Amino acid sequence: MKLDGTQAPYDLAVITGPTATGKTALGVALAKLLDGEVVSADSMQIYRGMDVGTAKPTAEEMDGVPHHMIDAADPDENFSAAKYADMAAACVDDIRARGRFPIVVGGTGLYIDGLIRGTAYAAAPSDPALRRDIEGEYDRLGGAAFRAKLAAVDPDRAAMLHERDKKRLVRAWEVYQLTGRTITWHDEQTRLQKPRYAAYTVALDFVRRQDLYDRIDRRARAMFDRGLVEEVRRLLAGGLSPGSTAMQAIGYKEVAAYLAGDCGLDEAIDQVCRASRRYAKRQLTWLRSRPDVHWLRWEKTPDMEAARPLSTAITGIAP
RNA sequence: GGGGGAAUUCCCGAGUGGCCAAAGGGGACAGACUGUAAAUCUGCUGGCAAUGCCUUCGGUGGUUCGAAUCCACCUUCCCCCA
Repeated sequence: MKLDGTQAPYDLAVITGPTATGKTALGVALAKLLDGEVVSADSMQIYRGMDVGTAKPTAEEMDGVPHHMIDAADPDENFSAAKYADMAAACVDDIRARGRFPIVVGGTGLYIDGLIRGTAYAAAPSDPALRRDIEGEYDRLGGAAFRAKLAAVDPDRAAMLHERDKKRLVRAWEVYQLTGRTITWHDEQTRLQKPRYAAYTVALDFVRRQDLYDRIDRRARAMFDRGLVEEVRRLLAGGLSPGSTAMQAIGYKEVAAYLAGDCGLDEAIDQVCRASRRYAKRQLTWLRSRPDVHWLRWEKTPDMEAARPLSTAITGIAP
């Protein structure tokens, strides 16, 4: 069926959920029913050359459905949630302008949030030199004292951060230095505005946690059979820094450690499985706190027949 | 057959008479999250009607006011000599 974007009750659909729950397949199935296009919301599939370890959809899996925000950045690029939100919003707007329906598919909750809500990010990209200075100060002062310092200008933010949460404490101070406004102030700007898009959000999961974990383990192991080690070797040989954001990806950092001789292959495989399970757990925690999420829990395995009732729910029209 | 060593809470592993429901680590579970987010950070982990009570440190029985800690026997595992 053809869905005119201007008539639909929703601006777009979101298919999210923890890793290995069938988001990609369901996204494609839904796109076919709604004459849609997929906008990926995945912080690692965005990087070129990282295919096996990110379970990036193949041309076959995409099955003719256009996908955006995949291979949109180089692995050595300093990507961010703010950049994503800007770029993805442009994709969504373009898709809608062409009369097609955008389907956001991915597991990076923060990216999805930024896109849908139109987060008012501080107009202050991180400045590497300043960042280093602030980090140095955090280390010198110690977490408690640094947090106290932040509390003097942004008590709300300081109150919600643990003194050991260096990353957020440093960023909060950085935003204040760069913009003269607190990160709490920026938060409020976001809260005051209405969301950028009306989204119908579906979160995928399994009825039983163990089924999810079994699937994750199987998929992680399969990545090694498909050449994950070679892929990491290639990226590293191409000059990608082991400290880059891209190399923090699950599957990549563990294999990099193996290639550096820090652990055996079997150990690396186990680590990848475990890290993936924990990641899934964190994704679930994130999703559970979101309002307006329609959960779809698989009894045993993902079933693409689910796309049909879903498209009805989204359009209000039987397909 | 003889000699020596070990058995601890989900796992590894401290603990050698009271301060032990038992260090520490792992895992699991739970939470947070506004420009690194597949990242980062936090909490929790015997049970309960819970400022206390009950069950737990291979098993059984002792010693003692009191035992995971001492003794005896039993079971299993490991090492050495045959």
